[in-house]
Amino acid sequence: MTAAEPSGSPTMRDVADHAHVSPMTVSRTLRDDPSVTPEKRRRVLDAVAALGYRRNEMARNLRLGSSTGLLGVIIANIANPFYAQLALGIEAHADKRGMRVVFANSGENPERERQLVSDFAARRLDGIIAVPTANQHDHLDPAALSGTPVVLAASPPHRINVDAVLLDDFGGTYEATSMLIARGHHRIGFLGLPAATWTGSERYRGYAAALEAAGLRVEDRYVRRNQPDVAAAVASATAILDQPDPPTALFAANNRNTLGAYRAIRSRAETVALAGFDDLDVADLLDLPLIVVSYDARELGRVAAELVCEHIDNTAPGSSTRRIVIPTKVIDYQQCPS
Amino acid sequence: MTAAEPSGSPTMRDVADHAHVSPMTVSRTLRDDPSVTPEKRRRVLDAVAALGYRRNEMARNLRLGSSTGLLGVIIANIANPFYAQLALGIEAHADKRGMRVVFANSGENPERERQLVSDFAARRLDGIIAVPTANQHDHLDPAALSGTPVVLAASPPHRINVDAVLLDDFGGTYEATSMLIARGHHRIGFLGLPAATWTGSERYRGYAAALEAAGLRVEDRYVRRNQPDVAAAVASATAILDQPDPPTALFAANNRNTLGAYRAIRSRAETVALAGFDDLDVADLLDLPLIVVSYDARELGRVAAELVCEHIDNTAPGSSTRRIVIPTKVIDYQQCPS
DNA sequence: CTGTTAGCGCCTTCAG
DNA sequence: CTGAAGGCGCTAACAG
Repeated sequence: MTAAEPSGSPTMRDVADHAHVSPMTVSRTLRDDPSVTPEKRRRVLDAVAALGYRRNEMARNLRLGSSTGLLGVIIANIANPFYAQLALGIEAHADKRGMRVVFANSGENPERERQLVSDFAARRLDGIIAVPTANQHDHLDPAALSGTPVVLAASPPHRINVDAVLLDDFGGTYEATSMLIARGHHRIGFLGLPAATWTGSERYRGYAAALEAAGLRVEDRYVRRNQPDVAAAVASATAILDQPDPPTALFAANNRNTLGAYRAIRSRAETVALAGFDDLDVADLLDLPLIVVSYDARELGRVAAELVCEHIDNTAPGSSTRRIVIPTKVIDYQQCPS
Repeated sequence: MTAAEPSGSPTMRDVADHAHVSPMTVSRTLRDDPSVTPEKRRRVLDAVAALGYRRNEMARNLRLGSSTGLLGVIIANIANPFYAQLALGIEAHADKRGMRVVFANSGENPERERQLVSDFAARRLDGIIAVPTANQHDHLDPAALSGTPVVLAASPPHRINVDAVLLDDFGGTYEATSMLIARGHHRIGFLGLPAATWTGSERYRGYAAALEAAGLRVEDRYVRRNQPDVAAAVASATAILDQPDPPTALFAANNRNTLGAYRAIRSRAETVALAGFDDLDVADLLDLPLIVVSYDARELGRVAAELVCEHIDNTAPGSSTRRIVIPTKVIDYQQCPS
């Protein structure tokens, strides 16, 4: 018998030696090349089993040119249900193609996002899907990333030439706000997102447009646009409602704000109507009526993965900067009987 | 000037040519080797900038021996808040070390889990953290994975020699069930998980032990142990409560079952007490009192990442099969005033 | 201080 | 049908 196998992973050479063939025959066998004698083929497969050999895909990819079979995803926080669904959709599509997904949290930190993108490019991931945190997208330009394809999710590209999958932020917000107005609310508060973000400005636009369409005016004192977490959303909602002549309804620009607003409203005597962007999976369990702007976050992820894969395959239309919009749907959760 | 740059990523050779030095000087410069003349160093850095060069980390890792800087994580479904928190904890720790995380969903399918593990090993990921779906762990044995370190989360290893991070499934369930008993409930239903899983059997054990300690008997007709989703949990809860002489309280073995039980209870006239494993982030918003077994899923992830990294660094104690238990805490959400 | 040689693990090309 | 040579991009080890 030969000496003890090396402690590291066995290599193709080890298998070849064990099977008394050349490494090439091993390579061919592992690729199901029909031009290998059944006899040798068997010997190789036996050696593979005996040694617990596993082809080094990274080395293989190096030789084959590129393609690590890895898709990079940069999101704010995987624990946010929206991003979790997005991730699910991406993973499902990648999986169909035998690709794996590298997830990284940017924590809404632009500098960190920049580092991650750079890291992904250095690792030669086949493509990148990002939910950009800020409005500066230079670091996401494929031209600056050795040509790594990029697709943006939930935000259109700013001065770079990449595809994007978007939500109907404006339309969804407009519709939900209009519904509040139709129910007789003339003073409607707004818990928004930072104005510097696409999502933040679009949802605000939808809110403002709905008010204006009804002949109402936006009152700045009813608007707060910077609640980074649920606690801050509670505080902002409370502050808005504590004013003289307070709003009779609130629109919350995302799930965190909706939960915060809900908590704030719940602890008060007066009834305040509530609508918000992002569905909640427990929306029907709450004891206040709630209107939500719902959409298929998983589909958003699926489409983003599809687009980036088209670029990876060079199937994508040349210079096009596609923008696909995932529709939103307003759902009215009536108060359940207690 | 030289001819047009190759369309693919520029290589170290390209940079060397551009800067009129050898590839080694480029290599050294990029590694901040002090033994490079400031002059040449500058020339190299200029060329890097001009060409938009980025060192190929995969090729580098190949040459350096191993270490892809990638950590593999296999979980059932990233959209489940428990796994999302776990993922967050892992990602946070990996990130500190400059490592990236490859997430894959097993969908609770053992065959799929096996494929993913094999895929991770073939890609030479530095380590694997898995929440195993079934009780068969042979495919997770590092010995069969070219030595790739493995750490299990939420389930102890079965016949393989790896570290694990666990929850106090038994203790938490015992305590919460005992609390229901102390409140006068003598007939308590149980919505469980498949008995074949560690979590499923331990939580059942905790439930049964609490009943027995109080001189009560487990009634099989109050027990259902296979609800794969919320809808099934609603159905099982309803079935249990629709019997003659029904339970006055339910224990739900995880978040899905708790939500299902909640929905079922809510639609009935009689009051039924509810306790469940896994905290819900909206627990305090519900309009029924709820007891939950809470724990820090993020910490669980952090510790798992820590353990696997110790193996990657060869810092881990030799043959030890460590089992670290994350404590649970029972929280009593009283009914909020409507 | 810098460049040459050699090779990580694998695969394409081209002879046998 | 099989093997030998060469190289993917990078870097230790060794000359100069």
